[in-house]
Amino acid sequence: MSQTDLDEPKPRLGRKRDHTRDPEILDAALEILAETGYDGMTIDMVATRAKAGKATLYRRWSSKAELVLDAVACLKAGEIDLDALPDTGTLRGDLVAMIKTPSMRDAERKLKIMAGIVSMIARSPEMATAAYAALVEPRASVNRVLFARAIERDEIPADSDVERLCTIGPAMAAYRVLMLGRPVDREFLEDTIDGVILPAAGVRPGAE
Amino acid sequence: MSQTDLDEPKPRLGRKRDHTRDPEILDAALEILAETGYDGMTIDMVATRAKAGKATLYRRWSSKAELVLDAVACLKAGEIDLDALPDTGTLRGDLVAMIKTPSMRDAERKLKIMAGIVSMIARSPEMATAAYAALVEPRASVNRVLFARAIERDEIPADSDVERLCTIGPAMAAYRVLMLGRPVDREFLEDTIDGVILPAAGVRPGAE
DNA sequence: CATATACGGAACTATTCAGTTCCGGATATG
DNA sequence: CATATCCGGAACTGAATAGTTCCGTATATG
Repeated sequence: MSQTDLDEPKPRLGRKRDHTRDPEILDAALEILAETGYDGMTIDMVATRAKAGKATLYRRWSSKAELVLDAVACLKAGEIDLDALPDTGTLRGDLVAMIKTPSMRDAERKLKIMAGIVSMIARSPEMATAAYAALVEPRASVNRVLFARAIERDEIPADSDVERLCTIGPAMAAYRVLMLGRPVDREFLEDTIDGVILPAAGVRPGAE
Repeated sequence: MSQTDLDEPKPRLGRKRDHTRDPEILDAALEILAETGYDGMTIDMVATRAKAGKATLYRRWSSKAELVLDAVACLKAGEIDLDALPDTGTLRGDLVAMIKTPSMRDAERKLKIMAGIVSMIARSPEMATAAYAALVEPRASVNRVLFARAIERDEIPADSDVERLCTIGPAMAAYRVLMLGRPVDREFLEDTIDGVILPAAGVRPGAE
């Protein structure tokens, strides 16, 4: 979705290309979204932050809603290669390795973006779909791989409810940021792994 | 906060009382909040829903923000008596008994109200405080009592991180409703108790 | 029955902001 | 150097809505 559309056989004369500013604009939109939420955000704010004109935004997106939808959808772009995940040999090792990953690093930002659009999700199915695909599903699929490996390794029971296990981490992190207003730091994440996720997975406390 | 202020020594002549309509209005505000979120909600909507005039609302609250703040704060009113919680003799029994409680019944409504104000929480410390006091803390304190009993009973280790255990249930429920858009039904709650909370608390699976 | 009081409802004002239009300037192409 | 194309910016329009004012009515009190 979005980005410099590479159709148009011959852009003959003129300036550089089409819509070169898209990334900056979408990024500005995400920043404002995280800071003030969907309703608090104005098109002027986004334009100013991206050092663009409001007209430029409307040349590319037909409405505020579409801009935000596109911005959220583009978060999915930097998706993780599921085949290149850390493989340490233990479930705990894999989970701990994940929290040092850059995609985890900006977890807090993503959660704030989520906070900015939750109220919209109930009203707009498109937004619900986009948010799910960009913010919820990628995280779950990473975890799915990790737990699947642990099952192959006989580290956890083969009949584990992987879907449930996958949601524990995201749920605890989201609650921490959105409801408690506390940071998702390394200590919290490790405590959650050792104190909640691994016990729920059936890994014995001492069994490293 | 709010409700019929009972000062004024002698309301001599006139109608019945002061601000009799407060409860209906606050309730209407909460309904609209849950349905459309803070920004989607208009004062006219609330007035209409409560069959009141807009002027009546502004006679009592000086702004939309104060009305919502008061409405959220009043949720705390129907707080639970911590000494009258179900006491079944086991942690699992207590937790399961809690999900049949009326205060748990409207958990989903409360979560939707929360969704309606999350984006505000970041912008307004007052709202953050009110939401915490009305929606987060009451639930946590119920759980605290249950886990404290389990420790007294030697059912779970005395050095358990009760604060962490208290947040698991609310976190899983919030994620379920707000992010996944799925219902918090009895099955989900029981699965969460058996599959996440009890293992995290260190209760052995079979040990009923 | 008389009256002070609060309420419901409608009409009004002011502001904010989504979306539009227009123009001067930058820039790559030929 | 000429020109087609896109961009930034500012000015504008229109709709929605927060907040205000006013009035007719219902009602409890005396």
